[in-house]
Amino acid sequence: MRIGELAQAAGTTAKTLRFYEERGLLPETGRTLSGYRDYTRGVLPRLDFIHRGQAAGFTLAQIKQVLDIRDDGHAPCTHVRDLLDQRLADLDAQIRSLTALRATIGDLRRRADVATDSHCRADSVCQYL
Amino acid sequence: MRIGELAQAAGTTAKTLRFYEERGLLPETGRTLSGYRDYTRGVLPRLDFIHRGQAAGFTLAQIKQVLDIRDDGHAPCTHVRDLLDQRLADLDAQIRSLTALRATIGDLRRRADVATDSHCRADSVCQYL
DNA sequence: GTTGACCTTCCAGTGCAGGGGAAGGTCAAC
DNA sequence: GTTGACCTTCCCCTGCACTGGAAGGTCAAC
Repeated sequence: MRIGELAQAAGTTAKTLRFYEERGLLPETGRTLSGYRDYTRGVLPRLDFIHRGQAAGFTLAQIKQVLDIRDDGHAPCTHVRDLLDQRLADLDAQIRSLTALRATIGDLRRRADVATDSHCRADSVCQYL
Repeated sequence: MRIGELAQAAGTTAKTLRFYEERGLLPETGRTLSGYRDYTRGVLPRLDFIHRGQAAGFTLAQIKQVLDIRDDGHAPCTHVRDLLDQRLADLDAQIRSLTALRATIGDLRRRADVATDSHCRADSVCQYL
C-alpha cells in the first residue's frame, strides 16, 4: 500500500509517516519501481504502539527506545516497566505541583474579588498577581 | 545602572532583559553617551511582576497584556481577574486530564507487573503499553 | 598601553512533533 | 492526451522563552 493509504488506515498523515521514518521509528520500507514507498499492513501494529505511547505521554525518543529493543529481537518488558515507573513518578510530581499552583492562584483570585480599581496602586503593576 | 547590574538585582541575565525589551515587556530605556542602556531601580517592580506572572504560569504575551493596560494609565484589575479565571479553568482541566492519565498508566504498570518476558508476544511490539 | 570585564548588535540554535509549500515525477481515469 | 490526485525530496516555519556566540566598542584599573 502507498503512504497515503497507510496514513489513512493509521489515522495520521503521510508527512508524519515520513517524519517517523526519518527519526528511525519506522523502518525504511520497499519502494515501487517509480520510487513510491510500498508498505504492508504489518506496520499498523507498530503505528498503533507509537500512538499508545504518545497517548501515555512518552516522547518519540522514548518510544523509539522500546522499538529498538524489539527490533533487536529482545522483549522490551523490563524497559517498558522502567519507563512506566518513571512516567508515574513524573505524573505524580506534575500533579502535585499543579495542585499547589492551583491553590496559590485560587488565593490570588479570591483576593482580587474584593478589589476594586480604586484600591489599585500602580507601584507594583498589579498587587493581585 | 547598567544592564548587568539590573540583571543581578532582578535575579536574571542581561540577555533576558534585552529579550524582554525586544518583546515589549520592558520599555526602551535611556542610553549613556557610549550607547549603554541606563536603568533606574524603578524597573525592578516591573521585573518582579513579570516573575510573579511567570510563576503563576502565564506566558510573556499575557503578562505583556497586563503591562500594556497599566502603561496606558488604566488599572488592569478586571483583565487580571479574567486571566486568573482562565488560568484556574486551564489548571483544573490539566489536573483532571493528568489524573486520568495517571490512573491509566497505573493500570498498565500493574498489568506489566505480573508479566514475564516469556508471556511477551511481538505482534503488538509491547502488550503492556 | 594593555588587560579584562563589561557593553553593543545581529544571527542562529535549543526541544518537541510535526506542518507548509515548492518543484518536479507518476499513475489511473476520462 | 490531459486532468487531477497522488507521490518524491528539499528546506523552512511554528510556539515558547530564552541561550550561545561572533565581531566589535567602552571603561576602569594597573
